[in-house]
Amino acid sequence: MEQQEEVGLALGLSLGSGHQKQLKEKPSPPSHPRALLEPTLSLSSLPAKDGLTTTPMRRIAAVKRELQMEEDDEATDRALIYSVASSAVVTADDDEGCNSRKKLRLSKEQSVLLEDHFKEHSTLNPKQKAALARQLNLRPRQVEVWFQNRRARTKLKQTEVDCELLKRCCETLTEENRRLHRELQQLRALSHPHPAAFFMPAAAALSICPSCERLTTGVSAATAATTTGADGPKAGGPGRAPHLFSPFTKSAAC
DNA sequence: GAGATCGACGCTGTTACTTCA
DNA sequence: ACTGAAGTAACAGCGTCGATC
Repeated sequence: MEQQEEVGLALGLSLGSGHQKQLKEKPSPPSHPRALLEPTLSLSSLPAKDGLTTTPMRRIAAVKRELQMEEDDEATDRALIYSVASSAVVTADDDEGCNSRKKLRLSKEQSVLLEDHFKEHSTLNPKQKAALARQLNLRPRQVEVWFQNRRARTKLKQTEVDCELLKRCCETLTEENRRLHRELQQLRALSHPHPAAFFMPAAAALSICPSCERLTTGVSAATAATTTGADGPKAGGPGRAPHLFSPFTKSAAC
């Protein structure tokens, strides 16, 4: 049940994820006083996460964005102090120069609240994000990341469900295919007495019964015809029209 | 009006860290 | 105590969209 809700969310997300959000909320213009800080941002001062090379522009953008969001959140200090909720493990880069990424573990309460919000909306506008961050005593960026990861997990789960469904569908079809092959072989065996039938193209000799939608051959049709007094085998050789199943008459198999 | 640029945002894939069996 | 797997926070890179020039 809960999973079904997630499925719905996931579908809604994949269809509706977008940028309507941007229409509602526009961030403050770059002329914001915070922009004055920009020249002071030296690349070397920006943390190169994971010890990997990071595009300088990206890093600048990330920091700018962070600062901007903190401004929205009226919690500018935290952006630089880099500390988080009292209930969570502090992730601060207190040990300067250490490239290792430290990770907090969200508290149960934080996770529950985030989940609750996610159930309502799988995406957040900047205001919601800021409010939620304030409420959880987290940085807006953390809330953003949590939602991003949560969406990814939802999608992954949905993919797994879909995959399982397709697998079962495939198994069913394979089984049906086997059954049809067996049926075909049986029918071919029945028509074997006529050597010419061996050379008869299957497509011409076989037909689908419209009533039961089963594969059938001229043999059964002929049998039916014989029993009903219609044209018998003598009316035509094997593989010829009188032997073929008539789609408008019920086969003997039915 | 068309095209270029920019900023914001979401998605995907990856990494690093934590927890647990 | 050690280890591998699973879970997940954090991040990089990319694509897209709307706004602006």
